[in-house]
Amino acid sequence: MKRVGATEAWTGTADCRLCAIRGSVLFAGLKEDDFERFHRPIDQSVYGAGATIYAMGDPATSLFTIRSGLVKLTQFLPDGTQRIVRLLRSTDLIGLEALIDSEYPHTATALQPTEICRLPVEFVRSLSHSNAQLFNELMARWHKALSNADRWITEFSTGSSRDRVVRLLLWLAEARGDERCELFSREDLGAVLGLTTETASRTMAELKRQGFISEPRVNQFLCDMPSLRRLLDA
Amino acid sequence: MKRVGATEAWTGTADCRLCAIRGSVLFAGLKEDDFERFHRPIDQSVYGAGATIYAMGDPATSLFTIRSGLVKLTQFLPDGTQRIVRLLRSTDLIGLEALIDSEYPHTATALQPTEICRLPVEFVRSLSHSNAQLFNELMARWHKALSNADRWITEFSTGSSRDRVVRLLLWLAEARGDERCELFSREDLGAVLGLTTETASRTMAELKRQGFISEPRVNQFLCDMPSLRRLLDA
DNA sequence: ACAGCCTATTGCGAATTGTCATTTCGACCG
DNA sequence: CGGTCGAAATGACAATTCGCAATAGGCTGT
Repeated sequence: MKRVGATEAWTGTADCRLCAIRGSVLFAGLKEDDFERFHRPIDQSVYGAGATIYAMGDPATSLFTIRSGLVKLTQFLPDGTQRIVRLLRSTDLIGLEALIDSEYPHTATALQPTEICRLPVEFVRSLSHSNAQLFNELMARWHKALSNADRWITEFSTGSSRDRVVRLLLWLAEARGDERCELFSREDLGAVLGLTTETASRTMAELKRQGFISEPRVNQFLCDMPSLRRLLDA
Repeated sequence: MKRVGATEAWTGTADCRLCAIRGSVLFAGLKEDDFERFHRPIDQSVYGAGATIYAMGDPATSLFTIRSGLVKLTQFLPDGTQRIVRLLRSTDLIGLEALIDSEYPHTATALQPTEICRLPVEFVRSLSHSNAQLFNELMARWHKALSNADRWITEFSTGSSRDRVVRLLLWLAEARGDERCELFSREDLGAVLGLTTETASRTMAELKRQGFISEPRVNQFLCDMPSLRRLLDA
């Protein structure tokens, strides 16, 4: 478990009106005078790889927008086994559950250096009552989270280890838009797919040997997308 | 695949104001004059075991409230494998996705005779804009669906076949409030847990032999809850 | 009662995955 | 440059699960 750089640092406050990714963010639909209603500015922070953004059971006080980086949400079973139930990156929203629950149901951990904006739950709640567009945006976020979860079940928790790995690689590459894959440890890979670390490692090594993927830099992979896709049919 | 009784029958229109389960249903928060705004009454239907309520890819025109019975939502992969991603029963809402998507992302099938109310998506959409309580209720429904999906991943898609079966039995019994389990075919059991039909069958048979469960009636099980729970620790 | 049909159960060998230990590799540090 | 540390890869063996086929059991209709 990597601990180096597992840090959090507050990096100032944000003026949402000037946000570089404003167009794709939860507050996309807000207008000038909506922003006027913020009594306090929005906090921004950077988390190092391995840092915990919030832990399962913590009082759920905020939602978070990911500006850059990669975050995992992990859930634990009583017997100690854990499973990564979501992977989130730029423009994604985490902690939606704070709108309903009083405690976070997952642990959120940065997998790469990650920039985040903190949105106090009361901000979002009160704005959503008065602003129909934010309301719709929220609904769309719930929907997206849910269809991702469904995908997690059918694609990442079903079939042979090789199929699962391949589906995840394709998903990561497609989400980026090219054939590259920012990846993480074999341990996390296993926790996403419901496999042991060793099986994850063996499967990746095997795919490398067969030439379906290469690893130009550590934990960055190049995928032969068409061939990988063909693997899933056979 | 059982086809007998795979029927649908319209059974009339409902007056929501007189609904027996109104207190726990999506429209719980509506007031008298909200109901006035319904230009058309709500349709009610009964589906026989095996009947399809909607299919993946169908135009998403309605949400459905389950009055009684049991419904599975199935998702398919390109290669033909399928996975049950949700099990729903009385007072649950299905087809929430219709509020966002133009097509249903799952196939909904009745596992038992099931009574359903059909709520046209436009009804719900327009009411939700004017009624804050309905809005909150919708949000709560999204939340519930999502936390169920998370549970599906960590409890029903992780660990040995025996652990998965036991967790599902406990979940079904706890949801009912006693130690009884209305169950379904071994094939569906496997599709919920990501196991083959044979493995599901073997595991159930083994639990029966060991005395953890008994089957007084077909597909109805009695669970020795404390012992089952103990199995999960070991 | 009997035939027909569907589902559950079981046996068995093959394939996959898990488990534990060891080795290799790469990054970092003194 | 050698030493150290953690992650990845691999070997060996055990346990689990799959896949296919055969059998048993239950329900329906005649």
